[in-house]
Amino acid sequence: MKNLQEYVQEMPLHSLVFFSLVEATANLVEVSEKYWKSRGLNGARIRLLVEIMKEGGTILPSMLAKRIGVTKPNITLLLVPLENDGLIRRTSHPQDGRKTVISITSEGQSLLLKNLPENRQRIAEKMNALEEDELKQLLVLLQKLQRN
Amino acid sequence: MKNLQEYVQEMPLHSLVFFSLVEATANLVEVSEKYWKSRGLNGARIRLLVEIMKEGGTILPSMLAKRIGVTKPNITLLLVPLENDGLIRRTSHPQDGRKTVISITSEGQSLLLKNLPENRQRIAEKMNALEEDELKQLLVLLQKLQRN
DNA sequence: TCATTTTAGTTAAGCACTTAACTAAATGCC
DNA sequence: GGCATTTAGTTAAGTGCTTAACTAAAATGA
Repeated sequence: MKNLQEYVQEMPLHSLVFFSLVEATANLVEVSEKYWKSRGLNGARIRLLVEIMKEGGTILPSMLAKRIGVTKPNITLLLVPLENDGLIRRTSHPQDGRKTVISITSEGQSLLLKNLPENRQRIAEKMNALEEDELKQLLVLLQKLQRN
Repeated sequence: MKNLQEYVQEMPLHSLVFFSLVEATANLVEVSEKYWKSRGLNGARIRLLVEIMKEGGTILPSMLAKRIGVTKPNITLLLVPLENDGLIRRTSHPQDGRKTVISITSEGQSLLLKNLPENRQRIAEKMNALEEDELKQLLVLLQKLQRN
């Protein structure tokens, strides 16, 4: 290594890819979060609703934690305001007293119906520098990157 | 739209790319953050040191905020422990009394020299599912995505 | 020239997450 | 059958960021 300043300025390919990933992702996430925020909503809570919906409308908190990739305490904290807003419902599990069954309400469902398409549209617009075949290439490369 | 459950399950290409980006980036960031944490360090503080070094060893906090992409108050909060650990030094600007000149100390520089190469190595290893030409393709696509 | 606006940085309050510690219920095992 | 262990969820404390409000210094402009 010649000197530290040159070392930090001349990044190797892996690092360039790393920082590009971080930056591109941050920009897209910002678009999405701003959309939800502008509607008094919150990306993390929406992901919970989507995940409940994917499961068919009911799910356990611990499963949500795995799917979303956050900790169990955080799931509790996310569910509280969702329940207060009437978007989900908690019922205790009939067989297993430790479990709580989370179900999405019809209000939760209509919130998704009303907002998800536009949110997807905003994200898609932010990606419009890439053609469809480039998006497909990118997806393949990202999925290959994940195999590790 | 047929029904909400199918809608959330069948994601369009843009959304697939979006979520792949988020996931892949999160995994790589986790590797990097764990590395710093295992050494009692912190990715955000390291980024500050690197950015000071890129500038040649001295920089203003407001410039740091722009480069790193965080708010000014956060820069203050990041600089405090760096100064307490003797990794940076604050001096008031000789001409402009509002400004504070941040300079990296020799301790700060040796910390980077000692740890940056291994950190880069860990990140590179996490990417080893991709060949060099694939990394180059990915970089090109990410840079094109950013043009927006 | 001196009052107003802008700029630089810090302090305060709040939000979204984490880890650690806890409660309660179910399971396992002799 | 009853004690120890595991599992599910919540509560508490702490971290790292944000926005809003503040202080002080410099620049602007009638």
